[in-house]
Amino acid sequence: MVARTANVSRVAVSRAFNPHASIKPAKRDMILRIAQELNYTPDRAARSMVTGRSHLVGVIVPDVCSPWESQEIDALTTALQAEGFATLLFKTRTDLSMDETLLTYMKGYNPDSVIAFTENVRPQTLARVLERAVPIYVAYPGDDGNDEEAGAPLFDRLDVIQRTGIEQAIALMQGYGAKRFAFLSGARHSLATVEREKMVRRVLAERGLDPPVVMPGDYTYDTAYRATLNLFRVDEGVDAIFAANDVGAFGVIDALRHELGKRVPQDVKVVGFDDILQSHWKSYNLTTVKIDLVERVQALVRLILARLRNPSAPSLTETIGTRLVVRGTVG
Amino acid sequence: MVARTANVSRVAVSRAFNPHASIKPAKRDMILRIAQELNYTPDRAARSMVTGRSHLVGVIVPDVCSPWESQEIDALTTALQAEGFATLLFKTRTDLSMDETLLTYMKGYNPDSVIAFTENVRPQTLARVLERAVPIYVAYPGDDGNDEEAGAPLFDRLDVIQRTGIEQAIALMQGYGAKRFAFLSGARHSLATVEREKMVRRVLAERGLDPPVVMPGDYTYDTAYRATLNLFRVDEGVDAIFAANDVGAFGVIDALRHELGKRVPQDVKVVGFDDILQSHWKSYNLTTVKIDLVERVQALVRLILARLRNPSAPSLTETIGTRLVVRGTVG
DNA sequence: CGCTAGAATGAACACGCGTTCAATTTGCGT
DNA sequence: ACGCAAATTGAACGCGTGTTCATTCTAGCG
Repeated sequence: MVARTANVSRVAVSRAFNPHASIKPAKRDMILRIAQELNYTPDRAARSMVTGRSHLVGVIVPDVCSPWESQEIDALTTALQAEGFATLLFKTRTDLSMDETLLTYMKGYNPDSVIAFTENVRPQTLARVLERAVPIYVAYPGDDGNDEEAGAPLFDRLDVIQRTGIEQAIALMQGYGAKRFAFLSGARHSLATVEREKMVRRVLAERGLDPPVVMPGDYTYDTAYRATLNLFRVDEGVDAIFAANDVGAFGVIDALRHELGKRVPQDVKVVGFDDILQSHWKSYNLTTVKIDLVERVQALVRLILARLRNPSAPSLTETIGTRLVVRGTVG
Repeated sequence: MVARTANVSRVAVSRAFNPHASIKPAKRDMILRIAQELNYTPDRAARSMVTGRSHLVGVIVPDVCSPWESQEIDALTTALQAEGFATLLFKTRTDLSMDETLLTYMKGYNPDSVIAFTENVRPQTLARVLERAVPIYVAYPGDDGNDEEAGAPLFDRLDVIQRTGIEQAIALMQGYGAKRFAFLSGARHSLATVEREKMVRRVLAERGLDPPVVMPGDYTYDTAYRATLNLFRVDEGVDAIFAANDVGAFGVIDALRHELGKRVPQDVKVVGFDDILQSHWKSYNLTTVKIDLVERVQALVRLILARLRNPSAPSLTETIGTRLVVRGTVG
């Protein structure tokens, strides 16, 4: 290390960079100044070997392009950076098969925590492969996380209460005269879409409406577009479509307007889910169920930090809500 | 290390995981099998200390939410992952002030290379702060990189030939009768927008057309929307708008259609830049100058790998082109 | 001035790995 | 069976840190 050649001992440099260490203030200042002149920074790799903390958070995503995910990554990176962590980004294979290969690969980097935004990896797998890292589970009430077998370990959870926003959306559409509902689903095994469909079904029943026609989707625009064409080829009576995400809602709207000749609030009402930045663009102006991204990400980071601070604490649960943002695609 | 307790010596394990090391095949297989059973993976931090390679590539981005950038990150992460590198993601401050603080912070992680997608950091700064990492410079012909001072070091460059696509776009618009052009700029000091404006100006002149009215933008939808309203409040005669990026073009189109009552191909023609995934959405169906993302990212990765393989090789330059993708916003 | 508690210091160690180098084993030709 | 080169093996070392632990310095009080 160069700082020592310029001045004094070696562990002094270590202490100068660690706030809790005891060192004479004048000495610390001197060392830090010289370190800056020499463009010296403590090596995090070496540091992580002895502290057991890499200050790395692994983030697994199937598709960074998707607006919702990219916005989540953006918020997450900002929040983590503010806490002194760096984001280690990994992509799953496009077929969403979240095999253990990637986890094993990631393990080598020793991330302190891992957030998997792909919803088809069980937290147990995460915990087994990356034993040192802190796994977080993004869940939805009613979903038991598939781990209710006796004695299964519990994980920190982030619960998303979807009911509120869905109720508001259906009430609004019904208020404007909607009678026959369709639901555009998301990726097949996605926890979020399963829960959303279940909830939509329940709320419709409670209000005396028929169960929804289910349109198979995968969160993408193109699939949503085609699913809408298919739907109206068979069934002309649907007058309200609830999409599992905003991008899907865009596909629905464009198919209705530009290919089926339907007017969107008047002939068919459309509601999305997420409230991405694009949803307020005038061409769509989408009414949608909002999940507050900043709130969600802050809760995630809070969970991670708490667990890192006290690895043996009892498992925690954070909860965030949803609410309807009213724009122009309902009435 | 656990693999040794199960069987034999220790450096054998190291060799088992390093393809080039000489070890009896049977022994290697046995060790790898046992390692897998014990869920063992070589520690990259420890490995990087001795090899000097962290297999980390730092990526600096001002805004992950932007479709173009998120798509670039997506492609880059995929390409890097295939080569055994992981993406270390950092966000600059929103004011785009790319201070050295972030670089110093990043230095601690010892990335093997750094790609700064913010266009207001000079490669010299990158090289000075992160001495070990390989800096890459994304440039545009005609731009000299501000480093032509005598004896300045040269960096690996990725040149983007913008002229071809711009010529095609302007020719097409002129062919459909466009006479008065406007140019929606991107972020103020962005190298890309400066070069695009210069080129648009030149091509217009060559074709005997007036210089463009410049609309101040910052790559965002909202600013583009307002800039369009401002433009037509002052000047009703513009019949063709060239936007510095696709998202800006969306803002222009929506302002024209939904607030100014203009029809888009007929009254005003619009062309964008980038060809992001959203550009084929039916509501916009944007004619745009495409930069092939996969091609661009592969060139970047090629530069990084070449430089890493031979740090003292003469500086390299890769070149990629642009071309017009014709859709529905011109004629 | 003398004593003591607390703060500041430095030497030694461990973290998990790749690498060098000398020692040992294997393989092949006679 | 013998010899020699090539392939394989293992002990020791260093990468750059944070952390004991024993030692020295400082300051405060009587």
